[in-house]
Amino acid sequence: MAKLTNRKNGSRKEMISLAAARLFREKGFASTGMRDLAGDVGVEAASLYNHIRSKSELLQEICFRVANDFTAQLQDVENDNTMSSIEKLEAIVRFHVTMWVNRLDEVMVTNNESKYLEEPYNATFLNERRIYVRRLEQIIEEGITKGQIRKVQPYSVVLTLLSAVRGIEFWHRTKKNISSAELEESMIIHLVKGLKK
Amino acid sequence: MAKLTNRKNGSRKEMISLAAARLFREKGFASTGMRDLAGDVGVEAASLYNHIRSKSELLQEICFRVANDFTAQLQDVENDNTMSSIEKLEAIVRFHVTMWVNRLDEVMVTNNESKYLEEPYNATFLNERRIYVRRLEQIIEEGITKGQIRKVQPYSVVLTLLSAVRGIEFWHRTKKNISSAELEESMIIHLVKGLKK
DNA sequence: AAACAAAACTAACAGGTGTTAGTACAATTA
DNA sequence: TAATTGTACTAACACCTGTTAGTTTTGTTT
Repeated sequence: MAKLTNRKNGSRKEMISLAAARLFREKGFASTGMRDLAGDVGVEAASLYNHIRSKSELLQEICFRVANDFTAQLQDVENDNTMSSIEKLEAIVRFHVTMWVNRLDEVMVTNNESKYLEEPYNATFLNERRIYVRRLEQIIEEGITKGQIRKVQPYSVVLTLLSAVRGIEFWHRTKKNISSAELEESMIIHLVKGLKK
Repeated sequence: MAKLTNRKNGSRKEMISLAAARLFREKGFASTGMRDLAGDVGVEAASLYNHIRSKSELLQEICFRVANDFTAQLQDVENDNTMSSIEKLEAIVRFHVTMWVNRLDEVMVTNNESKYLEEPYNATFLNERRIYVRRLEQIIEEGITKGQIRKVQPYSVVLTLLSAVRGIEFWHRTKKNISSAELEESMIIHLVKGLKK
């Protein structure tokens, strides 16, 4: 009887997943062929199926891995009673910036390609996202109630925050004459500090 | 001799272009088949080629139509000497919001699918975008010099502004318990007013 | 060395892709 | 009415798609 996942199997599948994330980001999910992916991994297309079940499975794993990481961090922030609402928002935005800086491929695939998830995964994903947005709104509402945050439209602010960090995609593409730390501070000032009452 | 473009031809091609924009946004450029598009228009796939040259041409026309509209508005703002730098930024952000609210399909295709442009169109498009960003940075730099804008990283602010409005995509999808006017005001306050010195 | 499992290979499938050629009909113009 | 033009159609093309079956190679364990 073989171990269900030995070390080699794990790292090989991980390699495939990371290569898939990069290709899905660069060329899009639909335009990425299994032969493209196999070429990047250094193998024939059919060989991939010794490690994965399907192309769709690759997308599912990427999207939900990222979604879970965002949700887990939000949970941590919610549970921390030492932070003000503004500090909570700041921690969340900093986490988003970090994710966009360090895990661009996976995060962009999650943002741009999740529509190609098959049912019921697509519905589940959209629902999780809806809940995530709702929880962010609650942090803002609470901040307004406590007088820590200016009177704003929580929904609008959440949409703006979550989308603004997508600009980091372009920062990645250009010769970076601004460091990721500078970028993060600048975005925090622009997006969060202005909300402080 | 026939007119190069009579009324019927014009409106038919326009119909095709708008249907293409909607499909390209919903399903992505690569996943949209000519048979899908034909079905939406109410025609066989081959018949489309009486009106268009290729699938690529549809994408080109959408992307450059939108890009030109953005560039033209920026030109207008730059030429207006009555506005402060903050007012210029505000006018630009308002225009972006309006475009995202009223022409979602075309704007999203321009943002998300332009990577499928064939050369040399892709290179031209990226270059135009680079120049557009540069011109926005100059408005911010000028504002800082004149003491109208807080000391910020112009590049970071431009990325943030241009990306933040993408949140409007999600506003379109949800049952809108906030009007487009409220959304616009909220975004202006969040993104622009905070930059004022 | 023998046995076994992991992971590579080749070959092939059924269906989908954008596009072209050739043709038919319908409406407008001469 | 005859000619012309725009626009639809059917049929077909060469190629690409994700995936499966069956087989062989590789590497580790007994």
